[in-house]
Amino acid sequence: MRKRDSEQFTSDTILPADFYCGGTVSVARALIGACLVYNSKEGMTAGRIVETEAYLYKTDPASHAYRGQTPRNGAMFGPPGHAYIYLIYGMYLCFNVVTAPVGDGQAVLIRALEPLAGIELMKVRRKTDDIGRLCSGPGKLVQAMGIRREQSGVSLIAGDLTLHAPRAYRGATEFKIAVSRRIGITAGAELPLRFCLKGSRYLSAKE
DNA sequence: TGCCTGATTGCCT
DNA sequence: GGCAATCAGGCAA
Repeated sequence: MRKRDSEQFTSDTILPADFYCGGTVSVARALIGACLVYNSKEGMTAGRIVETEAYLYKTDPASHAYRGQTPRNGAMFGPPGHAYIYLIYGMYLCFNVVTAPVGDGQAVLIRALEPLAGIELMKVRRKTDDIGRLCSGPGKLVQAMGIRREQSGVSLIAGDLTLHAPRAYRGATEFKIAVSRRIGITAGAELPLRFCLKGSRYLSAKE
């Protein structure tokens, strides 16, 4: 193995606020390969982002922001680089990153991770030993990372939940990305707003 | 392997 | 009152 898990991610690899201001679709694409890290009380977990979806505002009927700001989606209108977390189907949480100025309401849904660190803890939280099923879906990765609903609105730049710049993958720093339609929606389903790390075995569905 | 269904809760119409 | 950016398990083939 490498260093201790906790030494692999440092404050100088954290993606800066500027990163989230480059346009939602671009950010969704650029987040492929980035690493989500959470230092929880139970321990540290981390995963490489292998699947994202962009959710826009006025032009996008699938977006929670489409009908304006409400108590539920309030965090989606917060500052870029902050978390937007919501309950779906009464039992699962989905984790998003805000990618537009305050009041705009755009975000990127993180749909799948490749587990990198804290895998034993993920197994316990997910109640499975199958690494391919630890983080291969938006509800699953929230469970595996131990992310809680109260974290909606927190900064991902300073805090115990952070996003880090893409690192080398099998010796390469470039990522081949597959683009497709978003999953689990009906309105706006035809738009090519889903991004996957090509060839990854940790996706929520095939490319 | 793949389709189908139940679980479960807050928020919007 | 209905439904939602989901998931696991059951059953058929």
